[in-house]
Formats: sequence, structure tokens, C-alpha cells
Amino acid sequence: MDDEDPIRLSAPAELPGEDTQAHRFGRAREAQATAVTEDYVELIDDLVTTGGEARPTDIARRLGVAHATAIKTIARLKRDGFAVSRPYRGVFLTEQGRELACRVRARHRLVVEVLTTLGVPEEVAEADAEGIEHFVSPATLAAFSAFLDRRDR
Amino acid sequence: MDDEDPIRLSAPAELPGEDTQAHRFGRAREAQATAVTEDYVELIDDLVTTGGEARPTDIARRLGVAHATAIKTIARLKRDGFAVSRPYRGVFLTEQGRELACRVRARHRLVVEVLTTLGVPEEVAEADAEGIEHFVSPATLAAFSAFLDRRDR
DNA sequence: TGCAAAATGAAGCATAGGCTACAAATTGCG
DNA sequence: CGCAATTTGTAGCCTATGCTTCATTTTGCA
Repeated sequence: MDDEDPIRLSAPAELPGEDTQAHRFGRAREAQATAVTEDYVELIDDLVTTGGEARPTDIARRLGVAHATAIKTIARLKRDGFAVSRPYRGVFLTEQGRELACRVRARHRLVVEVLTTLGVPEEVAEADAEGIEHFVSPATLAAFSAFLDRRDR
Repeated sequence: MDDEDPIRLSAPAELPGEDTQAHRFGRAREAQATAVTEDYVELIDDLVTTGGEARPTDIARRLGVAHATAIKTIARLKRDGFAVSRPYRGVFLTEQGRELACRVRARHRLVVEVLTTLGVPEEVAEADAEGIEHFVSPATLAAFSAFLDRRDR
């Protein structure tokens, strides 16, 4: 049910096979699913670090969503082991959450730096990175890092 | 309820104001909402161009989703004026749909080219671009284009 | 030509992520 | 100290995107 072109007439490197293409789209969908989680843990980490606490209302305001939306998403974060919270006591990251936040922040900074190096205005780079970062694979991240190193040298 | 820091102690250019940040996240959310539309339109254009017709089953297989999912999304495309179709006769893009497909394809190619130029392996670049492209603003696109021009010269 | 396989589409269900409206708890200030 | 404002949390609703299942239509071949 997946091989209507078993003889593979097309050049492998040119047109992507439909399996390949399906796989790419699948990966993008997965990345998108984790994007919200990544945004929340990074923001919570920021708030806790700079202000000592992350309250649902602050999180909602920063993300530009209704507080009820933030609360519901925070519940998912807790369910998935990224955060803990007690009513009226703010939200805190678990070890797993802090670890994720750390990786996300590093990736965000790297993406912004690459964009600005390529000539994208600071403001735009920050805004675009907010979406782009979630889809940058480790391999691409490594290439970005190497590129910046070359450039600095 | 939006000025818990009315004196603005922080340097404006350093930390983003919460309004700014909320706006960025909002933009990213919007971009994500159009991502699926863009993927479908581009794929349909590909299929029609190379094979003469875009059948729901083919679209589903390429995207790696169930055919029912594809049919439902195609219905939305039709509702939004990007495509037309008659039962058992395949899907075709409207003028609006073709125009979008054209823009999306150009953007995709540009993103892939920038990534490979930065040293990202072809395969990875294609896969990552599938997600990244939806969040690249016109300004960033322009910077990418200028970067490639500089590089070629 | 007629029937089986394939394609199509509809229905029903789930999850994620939004929203508004309302209820309950907490805080803080007069 | 007590009440009003704020914060928090709950409930119900919506859309988008998936999925599986089942019915229907088309197609193609024996």
C-alpha cells in the first residue's frame, strides 16, 4: 500500500520519494507539537530566574493569551513532568523542565545570532526566531555554530 | 493592568517588553496556522504540474496522513478559496491558490539554499526547511536573498 | 459484463490550543 | 479587620488537525 512506484524511476537525489516527503512532514508536525511546550518552559525559566516566580497571569500576558489558556497549558506541562505548581504559589520547572529550557534558550540565541549575521535586523530576527527555532535540528544547529565560528575567526 | 513596570527600569533594547514578546508569540501562532494551508497548496501544485492531477489519496500519502484527514483539510482549502474539486475528479488550485503556491515554493527554495550555503547537509536542509519556511518573514527573506547574492558575487 | 478492489467521502472520536464567563481564593489597603 | 480588587481556577464552547471505521462510488480486469 506504499509502493505504487516499486521500480523507482525517479532519480533518488532529485525528487524526494513520497516516503521521504511524508517523513519530513511528519517530523515538522512533531516539532510543531513540542513548540508550545518549549515556549512555556523557556518563559517560565526566564520569569523564575529574573523575578523569582512565574505566575500564570504573567505567563499569559507574556505569551499574549488568555490566562485560562495558560493555566490549561501549564496543567499539561505538569502532566508531562516539566513543571510543578501549587494553587496560588506560582509555577516552577522540574529538573526535566530546566534542562529543556536550557537547550531551548541556547538554540534560540544561536538562531538569532545566525539571522543577524546574515543581515536580518535584530527586531525581525528575534520575532522570526520565535517560530524558526522549533524546527532547527541538531545537525543544522551544529552547522550554524560552525558557521559562526568560521565567521569570528 | 499592563504596566507593572511603569518606570521602565530595564534598557529598552535589551529585554523585550512584555507587549513586544506577546506580539512575537502571536505572530508565530498565526504563521503556524497558515503552515498547513501552505503545505497543501504547494503539494497540490506539484502534483498537478508533474502528474496532471492531485488526488486526495496521493496528497495524503505524500503528507503522511490518513486520507480522511487530507479530505477534511482540502475542504477547508476550498472553503477558503484556495482550491476547487469535484467528487472523484481530483483537486485543483484557484488563481489565489496558485499564487500562494508560487510564493511558498520560492521561499522554500531560498531557505534550503541558505541552509546548504551555511553548511547544512542537503537532506537535513530539506527536512528542516519544511518547518522553518513558514516562519520566515519577508524581511528575513530579503536578507537571505541579499546574502546569497553577496556570496555568489 | 459484472464483480472485486481501490478510491472517496462522511461520521464520530481525540487532543491541542484558543476564547469567554463565572466562581473561588488571596491579597492588600483603607 | 474587613471588604474590594486581583489572581486563580473551572466550565463550556470553538476550530484545527489528526485518527479509525464504514458506506458509497468508480474503475478496471477476468
